[in-house]
Amino acid sequence: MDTLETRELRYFVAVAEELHFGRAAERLGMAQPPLSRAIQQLERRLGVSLLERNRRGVRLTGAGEVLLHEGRAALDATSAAARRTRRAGGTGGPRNRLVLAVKAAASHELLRKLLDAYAAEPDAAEIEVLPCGMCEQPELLRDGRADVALMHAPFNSLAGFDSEELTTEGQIAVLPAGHPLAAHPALSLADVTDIPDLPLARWPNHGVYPPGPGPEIHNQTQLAQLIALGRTVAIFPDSARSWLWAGHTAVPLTDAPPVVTHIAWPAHSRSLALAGLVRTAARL
Amino acid sequence: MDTLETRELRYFVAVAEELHFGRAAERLGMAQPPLSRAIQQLERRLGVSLLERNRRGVRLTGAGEVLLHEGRAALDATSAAARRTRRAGGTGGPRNRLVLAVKAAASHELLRKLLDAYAAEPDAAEIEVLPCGMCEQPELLRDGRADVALMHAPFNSLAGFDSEELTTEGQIAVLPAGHPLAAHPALSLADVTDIPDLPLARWPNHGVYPPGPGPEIHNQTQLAQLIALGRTVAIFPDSARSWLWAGHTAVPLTDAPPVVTHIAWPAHSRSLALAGLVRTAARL
DNA sequence: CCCGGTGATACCCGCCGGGTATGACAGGGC
DNA sequence: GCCCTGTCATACCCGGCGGGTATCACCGGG
Repeated sequence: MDTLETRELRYFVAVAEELHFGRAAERLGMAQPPLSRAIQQLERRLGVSLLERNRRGVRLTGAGEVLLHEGRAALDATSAAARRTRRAGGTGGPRNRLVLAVKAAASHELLRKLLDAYAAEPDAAEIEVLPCGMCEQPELLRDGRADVALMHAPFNSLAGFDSEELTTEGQIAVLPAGHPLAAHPALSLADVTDIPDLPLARWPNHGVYPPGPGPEIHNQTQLAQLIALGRTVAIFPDSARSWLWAGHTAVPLTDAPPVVTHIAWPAHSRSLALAGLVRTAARL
Repeated sequence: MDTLETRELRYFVAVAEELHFGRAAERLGMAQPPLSRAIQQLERRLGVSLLERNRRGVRLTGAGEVLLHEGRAALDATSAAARRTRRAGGTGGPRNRLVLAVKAAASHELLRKLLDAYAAEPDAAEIEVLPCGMCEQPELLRDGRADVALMHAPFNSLAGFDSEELTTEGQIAVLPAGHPLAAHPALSLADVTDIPDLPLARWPNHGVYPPGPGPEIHNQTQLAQLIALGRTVAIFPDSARSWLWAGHTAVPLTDAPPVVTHIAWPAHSRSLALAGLVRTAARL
């Protein structure tokens, strides 16, 4: 009587995200009436009203908001259990593949050193590198698609993970080579935000773009192109110098917060292979 | 085809903990055959062998160990979703009860200050204080029985939680008043471990007692009694002075690690009430 | 006033989760 | 060697419930 089934959570999360029973049912590959009934049963069993059915659509109650957040976390944990179990059972041995999530746009120098050093360890596990977007490592770790990640504070929040600090670096402004500001030996943050003819590029934050005049960036190549064309400016960690184009100029930023690269993993992990990788990383 | 039901997780965790289908079935309140079948189906769906059925009992495979850990986490997250949703729906408002887990044996000074200060806040939520054992705050936070906890590093691990540091204090040895060592102005850790006639009391650690000659402690009153009787000695944070008996003497320990009290909460929490409590605590 | 679109209700069906009875198999005691 | 015991697996049956289709109740808009 008190245990939520994952099916119920999946249903509720779908409805809470769509705020529409019909679309949610379609997304779930089922008809609308059983979905309505399932949500009603869920509300009755919890003894709580989750949705406000107004004419014209549906709204979440306070309890509904809570269940949406907590339910997503629970579903992630369940997927993680399935995925990690499958991975562990793959080839028998206790030493198994480890999935490492890294930003596709990040410098590969540190990564190469880490992989090389770890591969030299006596009984190293196989490392699968999973390239991902700018801010999705936390969700990859939570739902089990990855076991460990390289994260960059303060861009990624380390909340909920164990982590070990690896390197710290400053940040640079990447400007079109011909721009007047590119001649300066150093700049401040204030110098590069609000340049009238050079709006700061906007990265998607969990799929949604912050407001502003700058172009919306979808991938690093597109950004590099736009900078080279003199259309925008971007801020990156020092290590981004490794992929600059001929038409780019990097200028150090004096007052930008330092970027700290961490290796991070789910706090409850108990894997030997992971421990070995972390130990290796900490020695770099 | 790829989604684990919580029922399956409950079943597997029961079997993995009991390592015996019959006992697990009894614990689950069901018959043994359907349980066997459910586990077989689970293994088939995951494509992974979870248990080694030898004649005379059952053993976990590597994948089984993984599923036991990850499955427990997923079940905790699911229970947490149910409990927190129920709590949020209780009395309607978005401001709701907040459950604060504190060690029953901890000093109440800090707690009182915190509760008083928070109650004075403009729109404070109702705080329910949940007294718990020495090391169960993490599991209370994980399975949703509590929303926030006072934890004591280095005794509690803060892994997986967000936290804010509150106070730091030294540690004292609590000795029988008449004991020769009680006359010293200060002692070192080495002085109070291995006293021939006064073995150090042993606290249960997640239900299991560390080996040693000292008495096994079940609650604080019992411990106080044993110290007053001259049978044992214990180490506590400074604030424990507030509950000492007449027959006790507290002696500062010069080289014991400092005890840091934190307020900690699940990293993904988004509750306004919680934010207010943390802000209040940080100002103390 | 009717129509379109919403979620809820009514009713039916087939699957699957659970129970009971029994089997297969290996140790241990006599 | 025998049987007895304790283990997990198999065979079979049944009832509940999860899901589908058809339809209703409701309301806002042209």
